Amino acid sequence: MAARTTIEERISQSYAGLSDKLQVAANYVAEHPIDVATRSLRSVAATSGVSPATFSRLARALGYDDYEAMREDGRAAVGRKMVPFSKRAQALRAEGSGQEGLTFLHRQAAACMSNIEFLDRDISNERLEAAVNALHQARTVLLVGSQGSAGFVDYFGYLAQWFRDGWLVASPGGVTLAGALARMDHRDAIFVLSKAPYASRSLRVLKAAKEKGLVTVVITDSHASPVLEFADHPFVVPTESPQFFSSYTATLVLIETIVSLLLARSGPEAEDMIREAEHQIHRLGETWSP
Amino acid sequence: MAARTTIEERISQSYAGLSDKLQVAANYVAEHPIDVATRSLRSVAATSGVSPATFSRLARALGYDDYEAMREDGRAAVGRKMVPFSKRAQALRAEGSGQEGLTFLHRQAAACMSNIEFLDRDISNERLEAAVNALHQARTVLLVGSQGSAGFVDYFGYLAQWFRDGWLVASPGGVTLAGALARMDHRDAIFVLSKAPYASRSLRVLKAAKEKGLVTVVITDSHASPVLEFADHPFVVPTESPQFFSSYTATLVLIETIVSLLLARSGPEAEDMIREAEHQIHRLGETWSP
DNA sequence: AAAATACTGAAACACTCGTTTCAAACATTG
DNA sequence: CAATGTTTGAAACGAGTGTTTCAGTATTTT
Repeated sequence: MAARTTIEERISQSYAGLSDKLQVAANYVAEHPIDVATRSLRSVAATSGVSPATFSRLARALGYDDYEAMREDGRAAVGRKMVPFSKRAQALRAEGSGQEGLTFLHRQAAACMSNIEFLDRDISNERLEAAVNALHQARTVLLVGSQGSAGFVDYFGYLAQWFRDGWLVASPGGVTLAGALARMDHRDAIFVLSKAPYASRSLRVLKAAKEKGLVTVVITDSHASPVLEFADHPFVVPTESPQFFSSYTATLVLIETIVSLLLARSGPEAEDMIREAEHQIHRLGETWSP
Repeated sequence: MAARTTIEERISQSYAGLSDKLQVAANYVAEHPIDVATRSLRSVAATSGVSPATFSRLARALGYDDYEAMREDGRAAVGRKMVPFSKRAQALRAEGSGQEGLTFLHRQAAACMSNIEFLDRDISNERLEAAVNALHQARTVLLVGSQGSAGFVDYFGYLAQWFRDGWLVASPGGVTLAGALARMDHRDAIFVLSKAPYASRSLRVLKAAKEKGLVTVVITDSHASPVLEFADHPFVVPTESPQFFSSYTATLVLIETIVSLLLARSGPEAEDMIREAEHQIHRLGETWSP
């Protein structure tokens, strides 16, 4: 069987080599796949503002024999995409019993979605709000994560840095823990992300912080986790995975949600700040585009 | 907006009053809504074995002005069934901050699951296998990610380090890019994670790597991304989020899947290696065990 | 059983479709 | 700055579209 190629994939492959108008047309195709599968070339051309000829040429530029061949791919994609959620439940059940025909990606995806579903169900509104308030009101927040968790703590810090001062990431290359902790007290908070195998460093820092009266927010992966003992705001996150190493996906969802809640509390000017900053970076980045 | 009437509803209402052939045609329409929305009347007629005239009459019998009017309803139905979350997310983005907390988590969870689903559906197995093979066979692999992507690249490198030699993370605190790149050639590979706003550093490194003949594996967030031009193995990952900053969840699923595929290729001794290493960490006191 | 009525598909129709040609506008090169 | 090659949309073209007519068939009514 020939390899399946979606329109999106083909666009991605040849986008850089396309001319101006062909890129405009490709954008439209990528953003309105239903219209392409469904409407006539001429009406797509009319609503997108590009001439019919260009769309005809686009199909050829993407390696199709025909515009019709491209549309046929679109039809197939629509057919595939129309039965999503019933299939998901099916996949999750299949994973429980036997998992022969499923690909790695499929199994991983199913497991992650299941984790996210449990996360959404098991974490109460009050708990989440309380933790977010604690972080929001803290003068400074120390972010701690070792080994596999380090990258996610970095990401948390990266996001927070856009709209908050006083967040420190305690990474190997970052601030020294002892020094930072020495100047902190009950007005400050500490956020610890710790998963099995639990790094002793994180545990020691958390314990010290707790003894100094900091507010502690903790994400971990098990009810038996040693860090829970020192957590004012504990979150136990599901990490099931078909592989032997655990998945951080649900953790990431929780972190992203916490960030958006913090952002909501920071008011609209925080969003503006970020938009502006991103826009600036974007404009600089565009100068390197071919 | 006017009251919604789906084709299916209209068919069930007037089915009894339809003639033999019209019922056959109606059956086909009910069972193949995508074909109706997507293909021409004549081709639908041909594959269903009913004459074109009958379908024209069916539309009228169901109360439509036109066959085209019926098809328009079909298009709308397909559109509704295909984009369940992105539309909802869009709507939620507009509304102000009322009920926060749980709804935030719920929305984020929903969007992430949707993203993962799209990821699973849109990435073909062949493509994924090809990329994994490239990474597996490479002598060394350079991992590059800036800004928000840095943490995830770290995580990738952290996981790989357990069962592979020669993976370098090009982080600020890691190896210097120029130095690493100088000793690399076509036997090596580079992995770049780059999302909007695309860091110029990643683009420059990727371009240089491509020119030196390295195999390039790229994950990005849009078909218009400038990094795609230099990608031997490109992956465009959905990043929809109810918040204004994009979500890395689907990206993480893809990375974790790649790791597990690499692990599968490394054979069972790789898993043993990890178990042993973990055990060593325990004994060194770097971790705490219950 | 005959007449009236309803149903159906082949064929003809006007129209729209996707493609191709061509000349103008544009960018690139020497 | 001219020469060259690209890119683009308007227009022309034939193929294919949806509709309607019409004659033949089936069904119902008288």
